[in-house]
Amino acid sequence: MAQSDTVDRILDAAEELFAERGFSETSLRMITSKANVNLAAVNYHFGSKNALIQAVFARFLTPFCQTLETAFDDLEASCQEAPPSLDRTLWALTESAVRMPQRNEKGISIFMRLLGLAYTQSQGHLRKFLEQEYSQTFGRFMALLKEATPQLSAVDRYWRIQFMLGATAFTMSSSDALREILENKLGVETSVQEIAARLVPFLASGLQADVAVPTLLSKPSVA
Amino acid sequence: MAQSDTVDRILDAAEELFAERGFSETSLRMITSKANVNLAAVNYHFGSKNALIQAVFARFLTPFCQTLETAFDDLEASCQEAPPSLDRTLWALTESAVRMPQRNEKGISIFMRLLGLAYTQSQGHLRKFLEQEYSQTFGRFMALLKEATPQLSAVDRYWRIQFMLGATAFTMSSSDALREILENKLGVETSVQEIAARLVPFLASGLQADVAVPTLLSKPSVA
DNA sequence: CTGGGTTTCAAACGTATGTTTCAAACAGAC
DNA sequence: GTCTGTTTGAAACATACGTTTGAAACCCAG
Repeated sequence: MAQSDTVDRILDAAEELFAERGFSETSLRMITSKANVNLAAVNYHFGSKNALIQAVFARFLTPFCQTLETAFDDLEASCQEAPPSLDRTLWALTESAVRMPQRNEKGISIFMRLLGLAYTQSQGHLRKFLEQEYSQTFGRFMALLKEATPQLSAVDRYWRIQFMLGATAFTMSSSDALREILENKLGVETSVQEIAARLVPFLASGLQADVAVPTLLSKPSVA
Repeated sequence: MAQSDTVDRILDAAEELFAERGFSETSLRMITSKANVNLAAVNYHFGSKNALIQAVFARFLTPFCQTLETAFDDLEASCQEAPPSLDRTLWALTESAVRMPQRNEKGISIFMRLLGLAYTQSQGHLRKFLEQEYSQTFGRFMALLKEATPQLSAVDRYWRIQFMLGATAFTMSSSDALREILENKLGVETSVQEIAARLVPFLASGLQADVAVPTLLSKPSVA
């Protein structure tokens, strides 16, 4: 009980605080006092704050990537020869995220927000860690997107994938706040699954939009 | 020369460092040594680090919002009665950003990255400051979007605007890193203007996508 | 029991941060 | 030139951080 309990409590507290406040803005003392463990426990069990950050990501990203690989296997098996459609590829991703076993009701929200932070905050060690641990699954997803959008140039596809990641990470990372605003303003309640259901057609449509005309900086003509 | 020189040098250095590293990761000592001014000058001229952050934003956001208001005036004047189209509304925004007088070649890039950081990093004081200073212009933009997409329900529009904000803020906040990755991978260089030119059709297409079918959580049928 | 490896704990360490202090340098008006 | 308010400068302040230490507490095989 002893060891695993302390380690998990640290990971739980760190995960939530990182998602709320970012990495640099979260001190080890905040984490350990929220987790009700001694300050030295982090360095004892993880070695350093950076190693703790990586451990937080590994705990949810490793099972997620396994789920995702399975979903991609099913996807490719279900449509022999022909490449999977864009819609079905995106759905495989969102379903894998939504269906992940959650530690609490905030699970999916924290999950998304952490992914967004990994991109946004320029933590060199984190980027290196994620790249060497999970680049395979990410590359597979990119390859599926490539097959599903053969009409796009590599550069167009690259940027549009970044736009998709941005819309997803940003929305999901603050989905609690956004849901609350919407309920206050329009009296409508929305589940994370419904947000995902609204997000997918938005992303698919954006990814497949006609590419812009080459006059990149001129206003569209008035008429 | 004395006062204004010191103030501007601090603002220049702070702007660049904030854009590169974020707010918490940039110390006053980094700023003052880059600006070649005494450490105490920041607190003397601005009062605090938070006030400096707000001053950095005010310096570029105030003229930008004036430019934007003018662009919206022109837009509404050029199409009497009928509401401006979505494309033209989005272009008015991006053009105002791109056409801003730049202090150097990195100007627009820094501008975008700072806006992204304002969203991403949870600086309570900044959000409050931006809201009470610039909410009017922002609200006008939202109203234009509403008129340009009458076919959307209020709820659909609400979420899709969040998706647009997310894609924009996220991409812009890490645009330098993304550009670098793309150059290493495909050997292509991209200007911020080109990113914006790619982003607009993506956003417009996503915002106008058909709304999803009500079977929100079921996989699309295989056939 | 007892002994040895593991885990916890309070305390301290060294460093970096934002901020303050107060004397010196400077500016322009008289 | 002298005085007054403003700006700079070097130094120190208090605080918070990540990390380390060494002794106590704990656990469990022998």
